[in-house]
Amino acid sequence: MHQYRTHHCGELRGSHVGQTVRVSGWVQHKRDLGGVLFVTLRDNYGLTQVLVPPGSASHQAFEPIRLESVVTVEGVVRHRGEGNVNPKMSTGEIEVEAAQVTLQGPAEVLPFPLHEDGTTPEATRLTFRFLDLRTHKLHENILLRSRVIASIRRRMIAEGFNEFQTPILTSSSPEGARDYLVPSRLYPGKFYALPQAPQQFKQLLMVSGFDRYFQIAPCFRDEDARADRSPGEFYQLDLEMSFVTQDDVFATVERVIHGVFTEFSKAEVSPTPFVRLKFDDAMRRYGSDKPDLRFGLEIEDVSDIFARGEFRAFRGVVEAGGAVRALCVPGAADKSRKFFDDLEAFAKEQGAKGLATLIFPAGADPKGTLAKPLPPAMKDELQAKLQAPAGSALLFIAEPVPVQASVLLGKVRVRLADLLDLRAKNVFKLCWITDFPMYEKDPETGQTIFSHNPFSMPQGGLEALLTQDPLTIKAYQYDLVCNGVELSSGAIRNHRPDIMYKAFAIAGYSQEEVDARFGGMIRAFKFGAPPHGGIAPGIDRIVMLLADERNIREVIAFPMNQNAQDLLMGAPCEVTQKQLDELHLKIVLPEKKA
RNA sequence: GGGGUCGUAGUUCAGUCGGUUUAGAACGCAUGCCUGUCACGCAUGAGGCCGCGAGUUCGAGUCUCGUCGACCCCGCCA
Repeated sequence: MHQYRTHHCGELRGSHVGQTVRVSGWVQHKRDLGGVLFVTLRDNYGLTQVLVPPGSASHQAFEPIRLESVVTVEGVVRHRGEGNVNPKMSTGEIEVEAAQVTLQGPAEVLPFPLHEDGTTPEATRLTFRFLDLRTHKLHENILLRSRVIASIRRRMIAEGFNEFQTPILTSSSPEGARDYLVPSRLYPGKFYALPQAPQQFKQLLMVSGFDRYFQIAPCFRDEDARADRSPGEFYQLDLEMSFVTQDDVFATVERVIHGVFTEFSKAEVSPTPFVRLKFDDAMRRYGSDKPDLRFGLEIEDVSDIFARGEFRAFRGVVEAGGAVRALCVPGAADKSRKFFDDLEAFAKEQGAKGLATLIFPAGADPKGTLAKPLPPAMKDELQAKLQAPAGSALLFIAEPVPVQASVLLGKVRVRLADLLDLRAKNVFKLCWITDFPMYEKDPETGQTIFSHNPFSMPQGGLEALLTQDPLTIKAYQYDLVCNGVELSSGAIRNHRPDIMYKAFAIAGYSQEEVDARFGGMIRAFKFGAPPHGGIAPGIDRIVMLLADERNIREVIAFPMNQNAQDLLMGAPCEVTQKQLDELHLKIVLPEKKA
C-alpha cells in the first residue's frame, strides 16, 4: 500500500465499500458527537468523511489535531447507511472508518477562518496566501487559470503558431510605462529593464521568418494598481503573424477567444465575427474606447436642435464649436428628485458643468431642469430624436470639446447601469474597437505625440504622413473589448524604415534618436521585413471575466497588494551593503516632510 | 502625487447626542458534556494599548488635528 494514499479525497464511491484504503489531506471540519467523531478530509480533488469510532486509538490520535492539519488515514470504506447519505457531496455515499491515523503536518491556530464567505481583510489573506489558496473559490480560480492557459496553448498550436521565449533582462524603452530597472554589475551606472511586453522581440522573430509567434508572456510595468490591473507584472497571450491584414488577425483571435470563452463559461458569448466599432464612433456613442455593450443607453448628438433653439446656455456652447449630447433612460421618469440630483453630483465630480434633465412622465407634462426653459416644440423634437417613450428621462451634457460631452455622459451611462442594474446577465459581449488615431496633442505641451503604439502602421502609409494633418491620421491599431473591460490591444505594424522615420519625425524624434532608441528593430527592418501584425490579450483579465471576479488579484496565485508589496515574501526588501557595492549603487532616501 | 471610505477580541462586526456599571455579539480558541454528524449541538471560560500621537473637555472608543496602515478611485498604464 502506498505510504500516503491509495485514493484521493474526491474518488471513493459506493463501489469501493469494503476496501481498505489510505487517504491523506487537510482536516477541514471535526464534529465530535461525544462518542463518534466525524472528520471531513480535504485534498485538491475533493472531500471525504472519516468516521472515527469511539474509544479507539484513532479517536485518541484525532482528539488534539487542529483544523487544517495534514493527516493520513487508513481504514475500511463503509456505506453510510440509510438516511445518513449526504447528497451534496460527491463522496457522500461512503465514509472511511479510521483504523490508523498519522499526523503528517500539524497546523497552528489559524490567523483567519477558512471556508467562510470572504470577509477577511485582503492584507491578512495576502500575508497568509498559502492558506487563502486553500479556500474553495480561490483554489478553483487558480485551477481555472491553469486550464485556460492550457487551452490557449492548444488552440494557438492548432492555429499554426509556435511558442517562443524572449529575454526578461532587456533594455529600457523611452515610450510607454515606467520600467522596472535592474542594475548591471559589470557595467557601472548601466541598467537592464524588465520588458513591458516582448513587443520588439516578437517583431524581430517575424523578420527572422518564423511566421507565427505566440507566448504566454510576463509583462512588467511600474505603474499604480487598479482593481483590474495588477501592479508590477501581468501575463499576456502575446502573438504576432506575418503577411496578414487586420481581418486575418481578427479572424484568428476570434476563433481562439470565442473558443476559450465558450469552453470555460456557460454564459452566452458574442458570435463571431465580433462587432466592430471605429474608435471615433465608440467615443461618440458610448463615451468610451471600451464600451460595455451589455446594455443600451446610446449617446445621441442633439447639438443641431439646441443650435436653433433659444436656450442660451446650450446654444452658446454649440455656437462656440462645442456639442450638446444626450442619452435616454427608459423607465426612469418615476425616479426621485434625489436620484437625478445624485446623478448630477456624480457628473460634476467627473468634471461636467452640470447634468440637465428632461423627464417625460407617462400621462403628464414634462419635468426636469429643461422642462421650463424649452418651448414645447423643442421638447417634442428632442423626444422624437431620442425616440424617448413615455416614462423615460433624457440626460444632457454640453461641453466646449464635443467628445468630452460624450465622455462625461459615458461615465453617467456606466453609473446608470450600476444604479438600475441594466447589464444583461450571463453574457460576454465582445467587440473590436478599430481605427485609433495615430497621434494626439499633448494637452500640456501642445506637442504632437503618439497616441498608442509608435510601431503601428499609419493608414494611408507614407502618403498620409506626408500630406495629412497628423491629428487626422488613423492607425491600423485595434482593441478587443469584453463587457467594458479592455482585453487586448494590437496593431498591424509599421515594417518600413522610411515610414517609421517619418512617423517618429512627426512625434518629434530625429532619425538619430530613432536609431539610438530602437536601433535593434529599425536595423532589422532594413534587411527584409515582412508585413506583420499581432495583438496581446491579457490573460489575467480573461480569467477574471471567466471566474466572474471583480478583482484581478482573485485570479493570481501570489499577487502584490495595491502598493506593489508582496506581503507573503516581503518584497520589496532592503539588500546588503555588499550587494549595493557590487552594483555600484548608493541609496539616497527622500527627505521626510517637515 | 491627489481624493473617498475604513481602522474596536485571533477573525468579522455592533457600540445611540461625548457620560450607567467590568466595551458587547458571532465565529474561532480552551475545558467539560453529548454515539450519525456533515457550518453538529449544549455549558463554562480565557481573550481588548478601541491603529498610534497630540488636542478640546470635568469626562473621549465616540469630537478636532496630525500620523501610520488597508481598500477603492483620479493622475499614470505606448
